Amino acid sequence: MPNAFTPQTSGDLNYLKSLNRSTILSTVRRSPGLSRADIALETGLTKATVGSVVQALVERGWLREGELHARGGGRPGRALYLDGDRHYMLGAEVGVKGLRLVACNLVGEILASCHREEPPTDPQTTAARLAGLLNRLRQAPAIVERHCLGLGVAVPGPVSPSAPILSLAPNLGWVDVDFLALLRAEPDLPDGLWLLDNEANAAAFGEFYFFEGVPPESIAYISAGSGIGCGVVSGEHFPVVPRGHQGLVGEIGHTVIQPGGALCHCGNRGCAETLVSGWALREALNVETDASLSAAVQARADEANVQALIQRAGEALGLLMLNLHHTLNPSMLILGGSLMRLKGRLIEPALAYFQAHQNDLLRQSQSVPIKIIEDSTFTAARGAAAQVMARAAIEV
Amino acid sequence: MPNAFTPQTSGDLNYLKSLNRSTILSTVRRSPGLSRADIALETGLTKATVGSVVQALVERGWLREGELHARGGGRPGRALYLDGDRHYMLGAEVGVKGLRLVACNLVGEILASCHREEPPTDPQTTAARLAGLLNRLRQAPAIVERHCLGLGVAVPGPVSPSAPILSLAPNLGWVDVDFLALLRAEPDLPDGLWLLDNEANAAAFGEFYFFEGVPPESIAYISAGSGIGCGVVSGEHFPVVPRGHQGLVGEIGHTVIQPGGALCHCGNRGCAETLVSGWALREALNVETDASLSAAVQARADEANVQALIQRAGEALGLLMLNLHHTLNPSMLILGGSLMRLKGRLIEPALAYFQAHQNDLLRQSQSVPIKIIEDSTFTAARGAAAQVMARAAIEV
DNA sequence: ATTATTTAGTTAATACATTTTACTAATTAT
DNA sequence: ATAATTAGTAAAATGTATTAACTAAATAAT
Repeated sequence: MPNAFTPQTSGDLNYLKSLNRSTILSTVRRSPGLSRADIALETGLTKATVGSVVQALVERGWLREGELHARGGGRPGRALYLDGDRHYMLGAEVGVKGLRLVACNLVGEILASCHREEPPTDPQTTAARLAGLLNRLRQAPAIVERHCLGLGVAVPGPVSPSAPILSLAPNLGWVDVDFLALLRAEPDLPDGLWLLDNEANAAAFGEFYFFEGVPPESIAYISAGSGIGCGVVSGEHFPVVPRGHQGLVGEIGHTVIQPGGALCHCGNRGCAETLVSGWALREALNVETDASLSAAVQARADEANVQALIQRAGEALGLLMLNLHHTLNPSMLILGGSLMRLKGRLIEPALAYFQAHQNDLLRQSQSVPIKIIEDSTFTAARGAAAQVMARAAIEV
Repeated sequence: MPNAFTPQTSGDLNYLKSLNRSTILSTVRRSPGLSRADIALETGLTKATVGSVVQALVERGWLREGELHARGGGRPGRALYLDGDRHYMLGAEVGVKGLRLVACNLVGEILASCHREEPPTDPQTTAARLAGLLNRLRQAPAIVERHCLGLGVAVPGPVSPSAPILSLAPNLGWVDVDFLALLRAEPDLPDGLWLLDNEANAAAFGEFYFFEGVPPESIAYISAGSGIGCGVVSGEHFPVVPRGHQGLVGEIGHTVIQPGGALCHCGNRGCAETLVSGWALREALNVETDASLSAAVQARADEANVQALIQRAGEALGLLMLNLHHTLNPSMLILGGSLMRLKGRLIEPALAYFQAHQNDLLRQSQSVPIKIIEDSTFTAARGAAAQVMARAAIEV
C-alpha cells in the first residue's frame, strides 16, 4: 500500500518484506536501543520475522547491536541502534543567498559540511559550483571510507509533484529548471538516489525524521527567510509530505491576511509576505540583498519605527501560525529560517500573538508545542539528506 | 503500509490480501466496467491474482459481472461493476437545523432518505430521535432485503482523532459527546461498522469517493453553513482524510482574514466566519435561526446594504478559497452547505475574487476546477455512508 | 551451589498469497 | 476452416510470515 515513496498500491511478497523491513528500521530510529523482542511487541510482527530482518539489516550496515538490557528477570535483550558508521547521505540546499552542503549519517549527525554565501546566478553555473563543492565534501576524512546512499537537493520554490523539477523560484528568477539533470551532467558525482524537493518540505522532513525525543505525530515547519514557506510531515513509520496538486502546499507566504494591504511581488495585496519576510523587511529598511538584515536591525534597534516594523512582522507571523493551526492542525509547530536571527524582537511578538489568540477550539485541548530553530543554516540540507535515507530504507 | 483505516504498519499475508482486494475494488469503483485483464494491467497484479480475488468479491456481493467487451481481436473480457443490489450503508447527519438520513448502495445511489428539519436539543434526545428515524428508514422497500454494512454519522464539529467522540459543537452547545454510545443504547439498530466524523470531512469523503467521471487527485470541500468548515481528501485507492492533532484540520472559519475585524463567537476578531457564515449573516440581517436566510435575502434583495453584505461575504469566501489553495493546494475545490442557497449573489463575487487574485504561483499552471453543490441536503449523510463502505471494503 | 523460572532469540516446519507456467476459452482476421 | 490474439483458469513453484519447539542467558528460590 502506498506511502510517500512508493506510489504503488498493490502488493506482492517483495513489497510485504520491504514494508516490514522499513517499519522495523523506523521503529529503531524512533526508539533507539530497542531489542528484537521490543520491536516484535511494538510492530506486531513475530520474533522470528524480526530476528531474520534484523540480521539482514545488521549485515548491510543499517543496524548495529549495542549493550545488553538488564531489566528484571530473564535473558537480557540486545539493544539495537541505527548504524552511524557505514553509510552516509549527501544533502544540499540551493538558497537565495548561497549554497549549503552536508554529509550526514543514519542517525542524522552531520559528518561534514560546507557553505558558500554567494547568491546563485543561472542554474547551469550553480549546478557546476555545487558539483565542485560536493566533490570536495566527499573527500572529507569522516566520510571517505563510507558508502553513499545518494543526494538530496533542496530548492527555494515549489517542485512539481509529478517530476523532480523546480517549477518556480521567484527569488532566483528561475522557471522550470531540471536542476538534477544539470547536476548529472557534471563529472564524478556519486551514484545512488537523487532527490529534489522544496526547501521548506526538506527542512520539515529532516526535523521530523531526526527528531530528538518522542516524535510528534505531525509537524508544520515554517521557513521564514527571504520568503515565507511551510512544510508539513506526518506519519510515523512512513513520513508523508503532502505536496498538493501543483506542489504548492504550504505556500503560506501568499495567503492574504490583510485585504487591501501592501502590494506583494505576486501581484496581490496584503499577502503575509508583505508583512513578514526577508524581502519586505529589507525593502522597508533599505537593506541590500547581500547585507545582513539582522545586523541592520540590531544597529537601528532604538528607532521607534524599526521597532514597530519588527513588532508588526512578529504579530503577522503569530497570525500565520494561528491560521496554519486551524487549517492543518499539526502536533507541533517549528519555526526556522534566516529571520530567526532577529530573535526575541520577532519571535516574542509572534508567540505572544499566538498565545493571546488561542480561541475556544484550541483552548479545550492543550496548546501546541512550538520549537524554534535559531540557526537553520543546514536544516534544509540535512532534511534533503534525510529524505534520501527514508527512500533508501525502503529498498535497502 | 498504513492507510486511513488501517493504522497498523507492519503486515502479514492477510494484510497483503486485504490490500489487494481493496485496491481491486477501488479500481472498479473509479473505472466501472473494467475487465479482469484491465484490472491486472492497471494494478500490476497478475491475472491469476485478480481472477481469484474477483471471484471472491462476486460471491460476496461486492462485484457483479456485466456485458462482454468487444474491442478488436481476441476473446472479449467481461465487464465488472460494483454490485449495487446486495449491500447498503446507512448515513446520517446531525445538523444544526435538523437530522438527515440516507441509505445508499455501493455505487453511491441513494436508495432511501428522510430528513427532519428541527434543531437538535440535547444529545440523548437527539440520539433517540435519530434511532427512530433510522429504524423507519430501514423498513423502506428498496433496502429491506439487503445486507447493511454499517452506519456513519456526521456531526457539526471536530471529532477527536483518537476516539469517535464529538469534542465540540459550538452551534449545538455540545461538548465531548460520545454520540455513538448514546445511539448504541437505542433498540433494534443494525450491526456492522459504526463511524463518526465531522460533517465537512464526511461530505468531502463522499464527494471524492463517489465522484462521477475522472476523479481528482485530491479535493477540498468547503462547507458553508451556519459555520464554515472544510474537509480534505486525497489518495486514490485509499482515500485519506487528514484530521490533525486535535481533529481541527479545515477549521478555516476561524482563520483570521481581517485583523481587528468584527468579534467572533470564538473570542477573536476578524475570523472568516464573521464575514461569511450563516450565523453572521443572520445576525447582520436580523433573521431568526429557524427562519430561512435565503428567503430573507431574497425578500430584501433590492436594499443596497443587503447587497453589499452578501457581496462582501462572497469576496470573503473567495479569499478563503485562495488561502486554502495556497495552503493545501487541492486538485479541486468543492463548495457546499446551506449558504449555497444564496446562489449567484454569494457565489459570483466569490468566484470573481478567486479568479481575479490568482497570482504568479497559480497562473503558471492551469487553474483549479471548482464545483458547486447547490443542494447539499444529503451530502454529508451520504459521505458518512461512503466512509462505512470504504472501511468495510478493507475487511470484506 | 544448584535448580526453577523467566525472558530473548533461533531454527525447522507449516500455512498461505502471489507468481510462474501451462493451459483452456472465445473472439477476429486470414 | 485455420491461425492469431486476447481473456481467463488451473496447477506447480516461490517466498513470506507464522507457529511451535527449541536453545541461550539472565534472575530468584531452594
